[in-house]
Amino acid sequence: MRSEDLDLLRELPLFQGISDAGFRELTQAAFLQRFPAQVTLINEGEHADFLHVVLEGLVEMFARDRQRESVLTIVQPVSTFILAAVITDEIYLKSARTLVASRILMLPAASVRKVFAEEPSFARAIVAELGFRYREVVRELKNQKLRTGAERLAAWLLGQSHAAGGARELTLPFEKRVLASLLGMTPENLSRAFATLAAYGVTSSGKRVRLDDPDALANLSRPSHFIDEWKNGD
Amino acid sequence: MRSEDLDLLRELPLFQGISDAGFRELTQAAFLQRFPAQVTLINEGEHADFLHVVLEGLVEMFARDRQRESVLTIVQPVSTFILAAVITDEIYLKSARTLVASRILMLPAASVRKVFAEEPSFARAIVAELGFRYREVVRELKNQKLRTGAERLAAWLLGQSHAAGGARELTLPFEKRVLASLLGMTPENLSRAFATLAAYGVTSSGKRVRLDDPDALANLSRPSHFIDEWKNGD
DNA sequence: CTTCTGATTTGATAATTATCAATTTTGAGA
DNA sequence: TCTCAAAATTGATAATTATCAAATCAGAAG
Repeated sequence: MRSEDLDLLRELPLFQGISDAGFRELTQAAFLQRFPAQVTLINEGEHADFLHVVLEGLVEMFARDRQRESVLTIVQPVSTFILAAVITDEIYLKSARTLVASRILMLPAASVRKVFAEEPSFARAIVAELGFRYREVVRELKNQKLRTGAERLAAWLLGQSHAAGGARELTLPFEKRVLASLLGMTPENLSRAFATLAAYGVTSSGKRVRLDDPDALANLSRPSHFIDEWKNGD
Repeated sequence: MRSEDLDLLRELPLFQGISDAGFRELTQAAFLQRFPAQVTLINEGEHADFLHVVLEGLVEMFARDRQRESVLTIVQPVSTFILAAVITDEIYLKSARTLVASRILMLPAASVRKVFAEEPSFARAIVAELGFRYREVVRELKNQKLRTGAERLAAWLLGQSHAAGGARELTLPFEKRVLASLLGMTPENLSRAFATLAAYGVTSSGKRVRLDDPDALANLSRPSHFIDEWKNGD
């Protein structure tokens, strides 16, 4: 494992407060793997044996129930995923699959729980992380229950634009069918939602999307501090 | 504050590991209030100043976006709510309102954060609680994204039945319009969902519901360990 | 550059869910 | 027990979303 990767890890808020000994404990039995796109890393229902960290690439977390499948979140570098399952020593509630070629660091769950039990600062960092993640899911649940498909798309586009420093031209980081599932709709529906948003200045060709009238979009979806995380700090 | 109430609190997993001093710190500035039904305790967007504990009664957590409103969870005694907002020192993402007359204990957020910073065992208990809650919301998000309305109702009824020791006769603990919103549908729709479930042995009159054919119901909604918390431990 | 598979779009239709309106029912309080 | 406002149901219709099928498009492999 390269020391730059360790540095990346060390810089995450989650790992900043740990002692060097604790950090070594966590990382000594860790291993790094490269995966091509479309590789399943985790199957929901399996016992949580590793805390995963995306160092590079893109991972989708999804769930299935009978025929249906839905993308729940997209994990970008550098961040961990399935911390809650690891720390509660439970099964995974989501499956994970690489969207593009990715470098994934895997920390043994037992080590994570050991350091968690021994180092109060790690426990506190985990609280901060879990608290934040909890709130993320609550926001997403509200997004799903309170907005229509087109509104969710509008809000998502505005969020992407915000993340890109207010850019009016975006490039979708993944396929539209993934976005559709993330937003809780079918690909056909997403296509029509884009058509609907044309009236609000949204034009798209392939993965390139232009937002010519962000105000109109905002008026449609009313981004809210209470739903859209990116609205904070404005 | 009655000492029995303190005992109730002390018995919650969240507070069990704390030192007596820490527990005193938490509870000295706490206060207990009785509220009639339909009183708003929290408005989303407000800063989280108290950790609330339902000692008696029933509280609904809900959120609004423009015209729409949706019930996100129902909090039963004895449990805390909005721990995540308190611990991250943030605004509430949900509003809270009593469904019936309730006794609510309010612990100052500052005390909670102080004891959290000082007592590793409390930090660890909070991790356990947040981890569990996080997983609850993930389950709910999956419930929403992967199931139809009628399926959600079926799964909910089976969950209630399970909680009542497998009883085939249930009494709804709150109004149907609340249940409708919790399940992510309109009251009209819930009414029709009940009609749909008649074919699966569900009969209801008022708040009384009978499940004559739980197997058929289960076949419809396929309760899953990965969505329905109550399926665990079977 | 071409080929070809899979993604996306479009069209037609069905299923699901929401809305609006009108009854009917229920349950709390007089 | 009676009254009455709110809750629940029912009916009619609209909006939203899903499904199926076909056509088009795009991007990776050769």
